[in-house]
This record gives sequence, C-alpha cells and structure tokens, in this order.
Amino acid sequence: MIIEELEKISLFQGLTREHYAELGKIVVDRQLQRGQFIFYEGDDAAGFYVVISGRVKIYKLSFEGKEQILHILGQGEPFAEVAVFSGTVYPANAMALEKSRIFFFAKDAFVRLIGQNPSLSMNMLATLSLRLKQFTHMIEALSLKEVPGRLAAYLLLLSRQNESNKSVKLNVTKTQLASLLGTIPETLSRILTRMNKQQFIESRGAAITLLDLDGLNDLANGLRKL
Amino acid sequence: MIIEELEKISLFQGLTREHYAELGKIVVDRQLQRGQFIFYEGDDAAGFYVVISGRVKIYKLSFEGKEQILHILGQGEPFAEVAVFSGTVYPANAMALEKSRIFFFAKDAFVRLIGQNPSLSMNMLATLSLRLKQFTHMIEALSLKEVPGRLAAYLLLLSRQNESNKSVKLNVTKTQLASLLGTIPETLSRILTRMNKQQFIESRGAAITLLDLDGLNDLANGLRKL
DNA sequence: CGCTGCGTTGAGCTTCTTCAACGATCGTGG
DNA sequence: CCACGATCGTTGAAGAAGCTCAACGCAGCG
Repeated sequence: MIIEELEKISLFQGLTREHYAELGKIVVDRQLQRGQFIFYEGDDAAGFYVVISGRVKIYKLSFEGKEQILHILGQGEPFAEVAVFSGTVYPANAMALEKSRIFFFAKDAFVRLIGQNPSLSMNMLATLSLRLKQFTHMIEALSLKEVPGRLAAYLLLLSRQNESNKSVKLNVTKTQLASLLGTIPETLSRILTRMNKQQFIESRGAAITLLDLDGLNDLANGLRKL
Repeated sequence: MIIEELEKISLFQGLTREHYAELGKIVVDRQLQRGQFIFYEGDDAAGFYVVISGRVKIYKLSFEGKEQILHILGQGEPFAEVAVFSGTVYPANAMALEKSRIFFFAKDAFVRLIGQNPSLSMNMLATLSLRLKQFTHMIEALSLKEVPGRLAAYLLLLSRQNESNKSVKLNVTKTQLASLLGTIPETLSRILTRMNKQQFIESRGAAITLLDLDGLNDLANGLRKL
C-alpha cells in the first residue's frame, strides 16, 4: 500500500526496489483534516513531506494577519524539502486545505538515502530548481506587475495547463487566489469585475472563460492597462 | 592558479584532488568589465557560473524598464545553478556591477561530475536550499511589508553579518538598494530621511549607524510605523 | 435553522510612484 | 590635471493603485 504510493511520486522515479523498501521503512503516513496545521514557521524542521492526496498550502503571515501563499501543493508534490538541506527550522507555515494524506520523511534518514543514490539526488536538485524558478516568477510579479497583470498571468498559466485552452476552472477559492497573487479579496473581486466589463474574460463563480487571450497576454506583460 | 581558485569555492568543498582536476578541465575563465552583460533572460542556458572576484547582479526587468534585483553576488558565490538542473533558458538577466572575474561551468560536464560525487551534490542541494530560503524572505517582504519595514530588515541583516553591530556600510549604491528592496530611489531616499529624523539611524552617504535596534526590529516586523 | 466563511460593493485614505528639477559625485578623455 | 558628461541622490507636487473599514447577500454545513 505504502510502496505503491511511493512509486507514484515523481521525486522518487528511477529508484531501485531496495530504495523503495528503505523509504518505506522511514516514511510516516499522516491523515489531515481540512484546516489542520502541519507545521508553523519557526518550528524545528525534522524532515520533509509529500502530498499523497488532498491539498496543502505553504504560506507566510504578516503581523497584522495578512497571508501570502507561497505554494499550493497537490498529489505527488513534495514540500519543505528546504528543511532537509539547509537551516534548522521551517521558513513558513503549512496547512491542509482539505482532507489530505501526506507522507513524512525524517531528515537524517533521507539524507543517508540521497547520499547513496545519485538518481534521487538529481531528482531533488531538479525539484529545488523548479521551485526557485517559480519563486523567481512570483518575485517578478509582486515587484514589477500590478494586480491585473498578475491575475492575467495566472489565468493564462491555468489555461496552458488545462489544455482546454479558453475555459478555466479555479481550483482555489478567490480568497486564496488573492493571497496567492499578493493582494486581498476585495481588490481581486474588483479587478475580476473590470475584466468582465472589458470583455477580457467571462466569469461565473469559479468558472472563467478567457475571451481575449492576446489582451490578457498584453495585461500580463504590462503592454496594456485595465 | 585556477585550481587554487576552485579550492576556495565553498560549493566545491570536500572534493578529491581528482575532482578538482576534472573541474579545472571544464572551467572557462572570464574577465568582465563593469556593466558588462553575462546573459539575458531567455538566453539558452549552457551552464552556471561562480564569481571569483568583483560583483554580479541577477535581475529582472519590467516592460517599462523598472528593475528588480534578485541577488547581488560576490566572491565565491555561484549563480545560474538553476539552469543546470531545470529548464533550458536563463530565467533572469546577469550583469557585472564592477570589473569582475567569473568561472563558467558547462552544464553536461558538470552534471556528470555531480552524479559521481555525493559530496558535490549535497553542497549543491544546500546552495539551492539557501537560495530558496532567501527568496522566501524576499517574497514575504514584497508582499507583507511596506518599504520602511523592508529597509529596516535589510539594515538589520547587514548589521548581523558585519559583526560591528551598530555601524553598517552599504556595499551597493542606493539606487541598487532600492531595486533590491522592490522600490525606486526616490522612495528609498525619502524613507532614509524619515528614519534619520526619527532617530532610528544616522546616515552619512553609504555609512549608516543604527541608533535604535529595537525600533528597527519593530519596523521590520510591522509592530511600528515610521 | 443558524452560523460561519466567501464574495461583492462603496467610500475614504495611505502608500507609493511619476514627473520634474537640481546639486553632488564620479570617471574619463582631452 | 581639469572639464565635462553621466550617473547618483535628493526634494517637491501631483496622481494612481491598492488597502481598510463597513455593510450585505449568499451558500454550505453542522
């Protein structure tokens, strides 16, 4: 049961049967309620996690309580890997967005495994690099784009992933989307309204149809304003 | 000459004599003028670099020309490592801030080395993790802190590094600092003035004395406003 | 059935940017 | 070595973008 789940995790692709067995020995299987905390920023970092089912958010909080979501992770995605290789505490908070199942891997046991398995370490390097790239885009968006541009970029990203090009279904609440885009629900709501009025999109609840891909692209690149 | 430089690079600590020789074979030694470009965002990523002397900035540009500096790198620090493990193009621009010397390592040759050397791969994992943590702080700052808070956090960071606790010397121009903090020179200048007037700091050019560490800490954490 | 969280809208305000002007400084070529 | 241009840094006035606060409808869930 556990081994089967391990084999589905892309981070663990290319491992030998023995290594799966090793992983199986050190893994801790956890069930989470919706809204349950996994760790808080500053907690001692004992290891990292992989989402088996459900969804998890990684986020920071300001003193006033404003939230910035760094990631929303789904099936097969690892999180808190940073804790394994650098630093002794988690640099952000983690919470289950829905009923979820996650695997925990203790730091030291995992480091031993990775030292013996070049393929595992290459996978981990690729994972970390990917995250760095994502953060690069997030920093760019926060610093160089206004909220309409960030939203447009996000919608286009979704449409590229979904393949059903012009129709997109938000997989997070609008409040969470606001937090992911570095803004607040009120602002997001207003901008969605404006995008509707100006025929960039047509949104009904979580279902959004992209009416003007070129226009959205211009918004995302700062070539046009709302 | 080259081998000696390689031995000083912390990313390469713990390697055998043979591996240094290998690295020496694949390294490309480059001299850069102040202001010289190293690569542009979107360029084909052939490998990564290490700064031997001088300083290099990694940055993004908006369509309107506003710049966000992601990193400023000095002696011994690697950059563009992401290019090696994920993606085919550089995700940002790189330019020498001063006369600099850098080493270039081609992607494929380096990947071969890393596959054979667990110590090298652990070093690389640690490096990437550190960068991720730095980016986490940057995202937090951009999204959750106002400019005075970002500046206070930056000054405190410098003072912690320098050990000469309360006296800090900016190692970048104020224009660059503004870009690093996600703002513009005018705003930074105004805030420095206010911090002076309110006795948080005393600044003369690039030399800044931190007069009220607790106050700066409060600013950095959003407990107090300027 | 009531409660809680989500989403929307309006009014007012804060923060930051833009645009403009100007002095200081730095580096370079004459 | 000086003079010049370019960059850097500062300050003011005006404007834009986004946030806060408040109110309210709505849906989902216990």
